[in-house]
Amino acid sequence: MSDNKKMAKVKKKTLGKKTPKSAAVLGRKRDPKLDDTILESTLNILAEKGFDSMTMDMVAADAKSGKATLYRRWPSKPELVRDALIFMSKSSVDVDHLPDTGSLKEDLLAIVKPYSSEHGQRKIRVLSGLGSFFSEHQKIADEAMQGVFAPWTAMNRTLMQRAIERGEISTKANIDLACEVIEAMTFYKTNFQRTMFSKVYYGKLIDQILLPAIKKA
Amino acid sequence: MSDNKKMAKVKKKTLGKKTPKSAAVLGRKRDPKLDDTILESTLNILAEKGFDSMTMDMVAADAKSGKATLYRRWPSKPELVRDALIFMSKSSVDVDHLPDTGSLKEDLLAIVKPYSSEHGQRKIRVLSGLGSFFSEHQKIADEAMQGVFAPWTAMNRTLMQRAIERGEISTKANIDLACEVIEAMTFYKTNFQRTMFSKVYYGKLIDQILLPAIKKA
DNA sequence: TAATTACGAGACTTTCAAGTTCCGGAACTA
DNA sequence: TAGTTCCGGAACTTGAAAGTCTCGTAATTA
Repeated sequence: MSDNKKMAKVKKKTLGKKTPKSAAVLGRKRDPKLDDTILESTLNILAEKGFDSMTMDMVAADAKSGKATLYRRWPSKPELVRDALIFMSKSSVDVDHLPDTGSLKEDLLAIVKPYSSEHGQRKIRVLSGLGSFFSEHQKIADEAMQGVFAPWTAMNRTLMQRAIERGEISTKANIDLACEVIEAMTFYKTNFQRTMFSKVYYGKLIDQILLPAIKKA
Repeated sequence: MSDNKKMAKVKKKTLGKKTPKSAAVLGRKRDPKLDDTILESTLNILAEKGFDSMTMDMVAADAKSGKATLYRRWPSKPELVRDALIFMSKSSVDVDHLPDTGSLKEDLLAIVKPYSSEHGQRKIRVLSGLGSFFSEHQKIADEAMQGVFAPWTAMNRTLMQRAIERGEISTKANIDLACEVIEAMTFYKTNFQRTMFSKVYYGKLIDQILLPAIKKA
């Protein structure tokens, strides 16, 4: 009855022990590793089926778990998906390991590496099946995409800033717009054209559009 | 019983009059104007609700028609939506009226004009609610988007080709990639950020990214 | 050992919309 | 006028999935 609603993101917990009598820390504990297992299964099904065709039963089955367990931890399907997406992005961008090759192009490309792995392939498929998630659960989807794109864009911005400082590109370059182009092309390729945002293609974009546009005059 | 399946796109009609006896052209005729009325209603509901939340009942009600009438003319919901999208794009790009101002930027911007009208506003809302249409009915959605973007991109390509011919931009410019950037930014802004792809913003993209990238060396 | 809570499994309830069918009436043709 | 087909309206069938509930069992603590 006093089950948790809205957790996995908020979990305020109201630190004060209300009734330190008995019904506080009794019974079997929740397995914390199960959270990650479920999120992984969510990503598997998402990659395979897309948001609409993914059912909670499938996720539960893949996680060798029960539907009740899912709903004990997340209040609804979109919120589960949101957390799965954020979980996914955490393992593919390492904000502490900024490349620094001295060349903006090399720096930008260096970050994309994870996309070529198997895990990166799944990531593409996951993102391309998210159509109805965006249009039906706009608010929650925004939270999710914030967690997915924001780290990458922040890195790109930093790399460009450095390029300005060492005199590689113009001080008047519109960095924000350039970052937006990268983000847009990724989104467009994966969600609309449903093709890989390959390193080769990304290289062309950098060479033939971005660098000429922001190069030192 | 011998009702039409797959029409509004194919309609082969098998020209030969099978049995010119009697059951050929009998009874009340279909009102051809009803097609357009229904497509208009489809766009209204799409703009208001998005693909998932749009029901065939809503469309029928808006068109002051019956659901049976809809299914007499289209075999399914996605196919109705596809034709509505193609219908929409027909009225906003006039391939026979290519601008020719002598400036690539002015030419590119001139085409966008329709987007600022009321009709253009609805167009934005329609496109931004199409998420699940893309991920759930990929094939039909591709046909639709072909009809929506292709004419515009073809125009852009022509305008850029002319700019090359009159020496405004480099002969080595990657025109296809530049067109793809425009398309991607439109898709990204409307489908992901859900903001207007305004003329002001488009102007910035042209001035600060596209033109510098493809300008004559 | 007894009380309590999480667990997997699955039945169950509820909601909702696509697509079908039927009706009375209108429009068309011979 | 008779036969036919389209029309709007509405009832109906069907299917699917979100979310709830129940149950027998396992883990945890006192």
